Amino acid sequence: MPLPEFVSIALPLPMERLFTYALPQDMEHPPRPGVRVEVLFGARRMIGVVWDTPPDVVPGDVKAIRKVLDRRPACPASLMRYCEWVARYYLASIGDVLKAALPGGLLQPGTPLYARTSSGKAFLEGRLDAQPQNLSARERTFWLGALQALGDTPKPLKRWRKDVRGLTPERLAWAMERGWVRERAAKAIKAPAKMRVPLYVPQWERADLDRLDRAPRQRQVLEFLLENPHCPRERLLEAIPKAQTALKSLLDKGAVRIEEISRRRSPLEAQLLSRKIQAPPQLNEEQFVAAKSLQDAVTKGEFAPFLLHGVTGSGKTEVYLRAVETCLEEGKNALLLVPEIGLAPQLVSRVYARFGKRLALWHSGLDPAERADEWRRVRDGEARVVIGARSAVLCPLDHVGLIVVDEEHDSSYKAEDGLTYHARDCAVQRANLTGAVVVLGSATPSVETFHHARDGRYRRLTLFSRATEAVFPTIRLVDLSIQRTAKSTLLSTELIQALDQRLQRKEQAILLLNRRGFSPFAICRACREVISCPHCAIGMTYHLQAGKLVCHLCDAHTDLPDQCPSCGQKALELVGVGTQKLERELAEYFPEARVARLDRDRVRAGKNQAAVLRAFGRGDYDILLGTQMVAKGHDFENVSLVGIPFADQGLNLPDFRAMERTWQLLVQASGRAGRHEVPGEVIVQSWNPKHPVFANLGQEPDLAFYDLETRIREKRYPPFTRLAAVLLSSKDPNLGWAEALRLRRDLAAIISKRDPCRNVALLGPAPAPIEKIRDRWRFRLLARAATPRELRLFLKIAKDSGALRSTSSLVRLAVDVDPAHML
DNA sequence: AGCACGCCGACT
DNA sequence: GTCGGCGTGCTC
Repeated sequence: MPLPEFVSIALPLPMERLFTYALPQDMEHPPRPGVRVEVLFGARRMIGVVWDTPPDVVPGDVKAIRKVLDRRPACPASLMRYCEWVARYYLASIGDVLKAALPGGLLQPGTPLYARTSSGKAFLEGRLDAQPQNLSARERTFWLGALQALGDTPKPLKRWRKDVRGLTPERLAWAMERGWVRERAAKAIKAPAKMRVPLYVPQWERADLDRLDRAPRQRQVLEFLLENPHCPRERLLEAIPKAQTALKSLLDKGAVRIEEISRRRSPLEAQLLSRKIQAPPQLNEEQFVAAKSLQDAVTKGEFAPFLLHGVTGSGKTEVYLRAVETCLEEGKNALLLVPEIGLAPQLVSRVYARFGKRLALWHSGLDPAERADEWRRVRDGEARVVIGARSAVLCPLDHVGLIVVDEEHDSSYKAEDGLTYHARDCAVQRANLTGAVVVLGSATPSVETFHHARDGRYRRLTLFSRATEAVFPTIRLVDLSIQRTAKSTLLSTELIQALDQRLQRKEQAILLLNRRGFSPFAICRACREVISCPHCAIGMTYHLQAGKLVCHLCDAHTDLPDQCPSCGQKALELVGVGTQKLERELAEYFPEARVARLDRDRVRAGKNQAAVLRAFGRGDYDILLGTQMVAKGHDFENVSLVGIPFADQGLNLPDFRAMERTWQLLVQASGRAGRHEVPGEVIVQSWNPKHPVFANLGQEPDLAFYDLETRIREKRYPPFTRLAAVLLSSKDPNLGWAEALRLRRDLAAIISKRDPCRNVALLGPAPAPIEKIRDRWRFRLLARAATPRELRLFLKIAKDSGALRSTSSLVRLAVDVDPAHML
């Protein structure tokens, strides 16, 4: 078979089409499909992926591939098909999908540097032998300036262009040919970080502990190491205060040895080697049945979607892991998606304990080198199990037999930046394409997933009792509107008493307040104006440590003015409660309590959330207070109280999923209480306790909730209809609105003309609920269809007609298929 | 998306 | 006069 002369290449551009490039004939290894290549695209160098659909027509003007970058495909054939599906479904280009799938850097060519050569310098200095014969005066002047500007240090083209106008590709090519300018090799991709991590390994036995009876701290350290061998330094110092000297003595005695691992070898090892490896827990009856169903399906090796509906504390993880084991035994690989890996260290370490080096970790927290390394291990088949956040659904794992989506209801599965995809939905489709089993697990399944399980599209497996002996916590609803006697505005008498009780009993409590900062509003008592962000249509939140008003959308901050900016009166008042205010209130009521706060501000300030959670788990704190971060999936033995001071929060957002999200948060938070021997109690404070969202709190599973949602959503909202949202934004509100009207007109025309689109409804355009973000005014138009098929057809026709492209470069237009947020 | 071109208005 | 905003068109 003759080698192809031309190939199609997918480039990381928001354009649907592939581009044709020629293969140089002398090429030693002609690039196979899926391999990355470097090409010139217009004036720029780009990295693209050879696609396996050959060009049907070869255009006249074809460039040659400059360099083949891989020997093994960066995008295996099965992943190609899947990328195509993702691109089609979300109206994106293959390039957009590749950008989301490949670790950053793999699609970015290093920027080459341009340097002046000696002959360039000779020309500049006016040496006669360096003067070209037929150079126009104009060109001469240009190059004198350009070479002067380039200077002696090599520069990237962009920097050079800044100083020199009119540096066209032609001129550059001419000068390179002439030998005045040389292109220096691009800076190589950053070498992987090769941090050495010291691990401490106990050399003595438990019996030797007696030899340390006069050194309690050393004894404590050694004891800890016996429990947690291979412990990284940070972990040890964190667990035992002032351990340094004790550790040094132990090292001198030879009781402990240092072992070093390279950080690069696996990001997991440094974090997790110290974890105690526990024997897999026994399955109870329900877990056994669920695991068996999954294992049978995995063995069968066909596409099969499951909902694993397991109440909080029911032991879903163990069921997943059994299925993963079976999958590996079948010779296939498994993909485990978790909402945010930073929030699931317990899960990660458990999986690591089980699968060791066969596991790869995939999430945004890895540094670029680690990322690239893990990516390579997955692509090369070294890793058999991948645990990762949403983008892992696009990882190059081959022979996937099982995909698990843990906490499938979690909204972090929906990507909003760049390619807007939903990893849970993509997981189902990936399983479908590869003939794999997919398990969507949650204590609070999304209304969508539950609906699919109910109508038989997904098989439903249930775990309705807790895995341990633990009983479900009791729930107390406190009506804030009749709480007149309370001294505190945030904490009801009930909650104060309950907290007091836990402190006395040396038990722990979690308080959930899903709002960071001190006060969400700075309001003027005189004119009732709220201080808003100058760039966004939203009030600014007062933050204590900075002493500033901060915009939670764009991070703009200003000092708190002492007069109202609109009426000038000195009547500003801070209203509403954030985590910082709650923290202060707690300090006032319980000065002796050790309180840990966990929210995004804390995490940003360098606090490692995993470390905070570990410390709380160890008992270093009495109360953990924070935003939704504290509600997700943690398992703390000693927590017997969960308090939600403001449960109505978020309930009235203009979003049809507001109630669903609130409910999920309440149930998940409640599920943190009383998971082991100590029975749990949950105190939910509300201004509107009659709201149906609270009706069945404390009953797990709360199936009535889904009936309620069904009644509300039927015929209007997903999952009973399908939506696509078009978001338009512009610095000029009039321009944005005009474009929105244009869009409505064009889409309406399609609906009336094209028969298969007749039942699609358009809603809007309307200003988005948050009208302005970062100085851009936002407008939204919704398209609603009865079925996914109808919606896709409509979107395809609309896309092909060009209606979904903005007609003005000043208006950005983005389509969000199956939008998760309505704001 | 970028990037070049080409067109207009307002400033050293 | 020319700088820079922005519309338009193109990229194998």
